[in-house]
Amino acid sequence: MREQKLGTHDCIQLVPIFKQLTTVELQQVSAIVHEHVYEKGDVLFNAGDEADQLTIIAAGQAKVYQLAANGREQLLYLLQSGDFDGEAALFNPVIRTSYAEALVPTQVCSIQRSDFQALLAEAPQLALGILNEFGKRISQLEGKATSVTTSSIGGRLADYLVETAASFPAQTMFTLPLQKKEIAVYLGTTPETISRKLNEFQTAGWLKKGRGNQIAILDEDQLALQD
Amino acid sequence: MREQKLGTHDCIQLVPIFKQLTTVELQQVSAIVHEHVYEKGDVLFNAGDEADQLTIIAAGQAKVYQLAANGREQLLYLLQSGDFDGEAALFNPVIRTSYAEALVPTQVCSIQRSDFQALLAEAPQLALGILNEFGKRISQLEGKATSVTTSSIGGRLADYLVETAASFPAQTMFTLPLQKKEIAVYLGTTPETISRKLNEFQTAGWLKKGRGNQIAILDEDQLALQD
DNA sequence: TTACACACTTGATCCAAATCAAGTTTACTT
DNA sequence: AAGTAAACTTGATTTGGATCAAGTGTGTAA
Repeated sequence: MREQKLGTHDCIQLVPIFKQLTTVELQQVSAIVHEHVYEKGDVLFNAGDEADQLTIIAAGQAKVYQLAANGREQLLYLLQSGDFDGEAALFNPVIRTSYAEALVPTQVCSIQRSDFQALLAEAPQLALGILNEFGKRISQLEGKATSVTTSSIGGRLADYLVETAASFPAQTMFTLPLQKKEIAVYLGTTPETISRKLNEFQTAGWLKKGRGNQIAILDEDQLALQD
Repeated sequence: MREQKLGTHDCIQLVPIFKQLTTVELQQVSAIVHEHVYEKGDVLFNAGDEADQLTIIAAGQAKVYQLAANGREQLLYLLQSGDFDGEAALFNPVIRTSYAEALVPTQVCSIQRSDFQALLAEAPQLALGILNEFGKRISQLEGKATSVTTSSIGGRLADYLVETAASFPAQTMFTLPLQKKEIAVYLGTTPETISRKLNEFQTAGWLKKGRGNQIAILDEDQLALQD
């Protein structure tokens, strides 16, 4: 379950780049992890900051926004337990172009670049697993860039719903983790359009809306087919 | 200059992930490079293939397309001398979701995964430079995903023009390296729209169109401001 | 140089989604 | 439980760009 609190070890193992560590390596990494708790609304990091650490969400939720040149902002990720951000910072200093804010009280584990580099010098085989994971992330982002220019809003919303629903039992009602306004920003559209599309999907019998921000996916296959 | 033919050493050094190699390391990498020449229209690799090598363009040009679920295709990159693709394949087997085609006779250098892995085992410090480069690529892609959902077509075209013009002297006429149709696909729009937007920009006095596919940027700052 | 195919342009129309403008619900505060 | 502010929905209108349909260039090959 994504809601529960994670220990340092669990925390590290959830980060894909650390998934394949041996017990010994895991110990080594644990030794350089710091923990910190943020309150709701706290800023984990700001655009313009120099990033010098990897941040792992141990418990809670945080939103990561990217600022576009024209001042508009784009929700990049919704981070939950086990998600992480800033892994690029472990390898070289980068200036952040995004900022993150805690949605609820949130506990994070973090690893400083300097500590990590020292560790890497001692245990170079660590790097291989990380390289693997980076490769995957790149493919994923290429896919996203493609879908944004080739799919309609309806299609992207359908994808988002199916993806989000994946962490809940099939066919059951669940609460969307984001408000309509935020889903809208994430998908590059408006709350009104989200509202209308959800109605269309409900009329088509593909999902059912409940009170609050709850929905149940009834026909995942049809949704996924949405172009 | 991007048009000239590159030797094996030059070729490798142009790949960002190999930029910081020492002379000795460079020798090591050179030893595992293969060369190959493709004719215009030849396919360098196909969607569905299992990628098992890094491909570097030594001379020529190739287009890389991504196929979307609905059958539409999206031009991902235009590769020129020194550009490369498939670096993820060096770390683990991936099934390609894109395909690449030579635009003109094109010479490539390639490195097989197995060879590279063997080398990495011998010289683990190689991995650090690569990790760096991956981090940069990820930021770049995140930026692209953002711009696509937050900017208008006009803005994206303006960005594309400014970026493309950067490799030519300021204010001079140059030939666009892609046809309108291809620029259109790349930006997720249509040739008609590209045509109209270029006219708008010309009327605004920001650029000047010449015969063929030539243009000259007159006011880069205004173009860059386009939302 | 003429012919032909292809790229490009221009105009007319159409459509998905944004925007604008009220309502209505929901959830939070006291 | 009432009051309030925010989130959401619904409707009317507008609009950026796609699509469709002719044209007009442009480069190439005989």
